[in-house]
Amino acid sequence: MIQSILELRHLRTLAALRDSGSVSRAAELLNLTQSALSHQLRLLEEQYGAPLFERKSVPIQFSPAGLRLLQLADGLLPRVSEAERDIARLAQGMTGQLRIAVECHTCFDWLMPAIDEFRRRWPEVELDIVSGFHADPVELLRGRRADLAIVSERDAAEPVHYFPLFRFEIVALLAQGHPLEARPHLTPRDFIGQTLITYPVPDDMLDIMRKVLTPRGINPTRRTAELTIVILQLVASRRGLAALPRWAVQSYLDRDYVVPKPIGKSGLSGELFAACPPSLASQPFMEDFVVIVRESSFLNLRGIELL
Amino acid sequence: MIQSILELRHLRTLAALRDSGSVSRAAELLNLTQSALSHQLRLLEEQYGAPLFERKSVPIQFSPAGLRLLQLADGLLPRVSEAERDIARLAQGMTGQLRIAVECHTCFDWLMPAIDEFRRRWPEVELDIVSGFHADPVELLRGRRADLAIVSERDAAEPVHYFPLFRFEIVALLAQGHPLEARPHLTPRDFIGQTLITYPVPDDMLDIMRKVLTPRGINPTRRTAELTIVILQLVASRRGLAALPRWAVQSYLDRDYVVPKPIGKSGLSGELFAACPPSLASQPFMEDFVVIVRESSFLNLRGIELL
DNA sequence: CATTTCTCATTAAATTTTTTCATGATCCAA
DNA sequence: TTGGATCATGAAAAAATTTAATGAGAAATG
Repeated sequence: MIQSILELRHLRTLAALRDSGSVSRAAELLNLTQSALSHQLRLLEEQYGAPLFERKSVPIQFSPAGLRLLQLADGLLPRVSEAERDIARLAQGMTGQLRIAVECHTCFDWLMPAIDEFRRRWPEVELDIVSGFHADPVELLRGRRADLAIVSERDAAEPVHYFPLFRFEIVALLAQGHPLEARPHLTPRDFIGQTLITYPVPDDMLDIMRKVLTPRGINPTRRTAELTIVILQLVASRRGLAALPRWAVQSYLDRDYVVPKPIGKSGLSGELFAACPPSLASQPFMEDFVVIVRESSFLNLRGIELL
Repeated sequence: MIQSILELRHLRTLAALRDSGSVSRAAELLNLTQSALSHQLRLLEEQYGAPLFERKSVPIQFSPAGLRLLQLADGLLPRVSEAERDIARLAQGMTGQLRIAVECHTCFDWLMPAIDEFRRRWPEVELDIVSGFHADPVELLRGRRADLAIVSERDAAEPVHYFPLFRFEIVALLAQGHPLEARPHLTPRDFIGQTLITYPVPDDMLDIMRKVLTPRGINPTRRTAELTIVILQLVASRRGLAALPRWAVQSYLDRDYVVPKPIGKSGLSGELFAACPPSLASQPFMEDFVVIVRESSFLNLRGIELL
């Protein structure tokens, strides 16, 4: 007798498949390997004796059977998370606070949608953004003035729990027709004699300085601007170079407003982590926040890689 | 990071737990061991950090968290089966027919509720009951005049697929104050010189004759009646003994209308199977029919044991 | 047009999860 | 208190899921 092998796992896979458009990306979203999903999907298709989707198209196309399961997933999964949140509340009086400290200027791009979703899911949790930018957000955690900090480096010495978020490429940005435009990528030396346009923050909060230029003793002329759009405007007007996350400027690149160049032969990558005091790390709403951030970033930002 | 371990399996367990009232019975309903469920439930309770139900009460009492999950199960499981039936229809033009042949008089007691549920789930399947009682229902299968037969014995020689349904006790029924009433159980010899009241069918369709009396050359005087209630009326009026499934007469026993006695030291048990042509055995609606019969019987008939 | 890259499938192996088996504890009723 | 029923638990077995490694095919790139 054939038992129903369908589990929520499969529905989660189908939903991720649709949201991400391909098996490999869905695997990344689910923290599994592509192979695992491939097996999972094959088993499902065997069980139902019907294909669930068309692999040879981007994004993949679902078959009628696949669509029906997807419809099921959409009906079920939100109710599952809702129930689990209810139970978390039942088990432990779930009315905490979440004060978020942000060190990185551009982070608000992806943080805001995540925060909106979080508010929807955890209405009882008091949510705040610790205003201003902080040189050492982890200090705020230790002093219990924030509950979660978005940081770009782990410090193993700190008594803090780090949730990995994602990795992304930092690209150098040049004006159209800039002398360096022909290069396949920029080397650290290419920055000598250039003006570097950055946010007004200390050097060690800028990956380009901390990881690339400072170690080699290179210290270009600096100019700062608060807003990404202003930095780009300055680059386009040939006032200098900038180095920013690719996802932060993707829409400008699409319009050829400025020209991106990899930094170093294999590119420069930045990482982001959510840091929180160990005592809060296993709070359901804290874990859920991280999940939301990862999901919404993965779906909204092009070219990032989940950690 | 704690991933949600909740799967449909767990919800099915919770629902079975409520429907059956105890962990062991739920295990039987799900074709698992009591131990498996015990582990499963412990893991769930660990995950949520809250008990799901109160074990030391019959039937078990659900905790708020348990109730919340149960509510989820009730919302989800019907939609899952519905979706799976839709997919079965999509995959294979799912408009078959199901003609049921029944050899056993009392079977209609449990068959009717199951058939009602089946009609609800598979409206396209044409459902019929092959009228009258048939000495050899498997013959009807072979001649393609029926698609499914309820039988009480497997015949390995037949080219037929048997789905086991359940096992039950056949008890002898005596009038109040009958000379044999004091006995803890009846032996085959006790039937010598008695009148045996049965349905009007051949001996080898009566378990009491086929398994107990005929092998020992005992052949009591016979009297027949079509209806269970008539048989019981005759027993109560001291016209003889009967031997019937306990579940078929439970309500009369509850009212002390007649007195039940085990047949033989360890009781006489009967079994029921659903037989169908091998070609139909893996049709989704056929499998589902068997599932429905097993579930509804288990929940409605007291003292049966699923096979 | 060759080459590289990306994506998915497939096999075998590793790992994890689930289930069973065997047994013990507890409770209830006779 | 004994027997019967129910549930818990630890260890072993079985099953499932997942990963690793690799190959095949399509699409993109030069």
